[in-house]
Amino acid sequence: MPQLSALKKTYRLLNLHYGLQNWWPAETAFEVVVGAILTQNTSWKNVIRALDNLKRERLLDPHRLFRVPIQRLAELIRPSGYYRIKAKRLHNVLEYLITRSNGSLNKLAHIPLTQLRSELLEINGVGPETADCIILYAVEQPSFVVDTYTFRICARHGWYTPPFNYERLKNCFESNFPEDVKFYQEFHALLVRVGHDYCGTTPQCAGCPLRTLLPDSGPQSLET
DNA sequence: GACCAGGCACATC
DNA sequence: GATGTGCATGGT
Repeated sequence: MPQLSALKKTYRLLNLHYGLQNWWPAETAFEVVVGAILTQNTSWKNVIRALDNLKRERLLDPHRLFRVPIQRLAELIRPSGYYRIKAKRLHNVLEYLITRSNGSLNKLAHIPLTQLRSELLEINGVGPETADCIILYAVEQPSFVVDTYTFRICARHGWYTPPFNYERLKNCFESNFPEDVKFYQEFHALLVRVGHDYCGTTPQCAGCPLRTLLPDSGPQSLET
């Protein structure tokens, strides 16, 4: 199974190069949820500015944040970009969280994983990546997160043939490793790290810890 | 000033 | 079901 060894090597090389990531950087599970919405197509630095505004106003609490008018919410999260649409999306998530579990992320862990994911995907503004971020980092259940970097890295190494399909790529990872929350978190964080450092729209392969995995005899698909 | 950043929904064909 | 477009700030 070449796909298994490629992914295992990837994890080993990244872990060796970067070490333990302990991502996601948040003080509470709820902060993870807010960050997951704010980081949509946005650099993390801008997300921090928006989160700082919410912290300063002591609003990083589901019930308190839900009571904030959407227009005010938009002003507070403005530095993260797309602020009007993100304010609505955040409000939608808050409404779900409060009606479903009275604002408790711990309680969401008792919902079967596939059902929880379906419910999150029904929320307007929550797509597959945001749903998986919430499940993996806030609810701490094993749902692998695929993002732009994951796709770019896999496509560039010839492990995955475009076009991009989220569920297909997610399945490549989940079917090759045991369900393990901590491992999923670390692997995803490492892929983001190396993607950020070396796999932008113009890739910088020099110095990349994964450069030894570049195909020299044609692409090898991750899918069987 | 141009380009980019850890998406998503919606319109159109 | 594939493809295009709007959403918007801040860094390089």
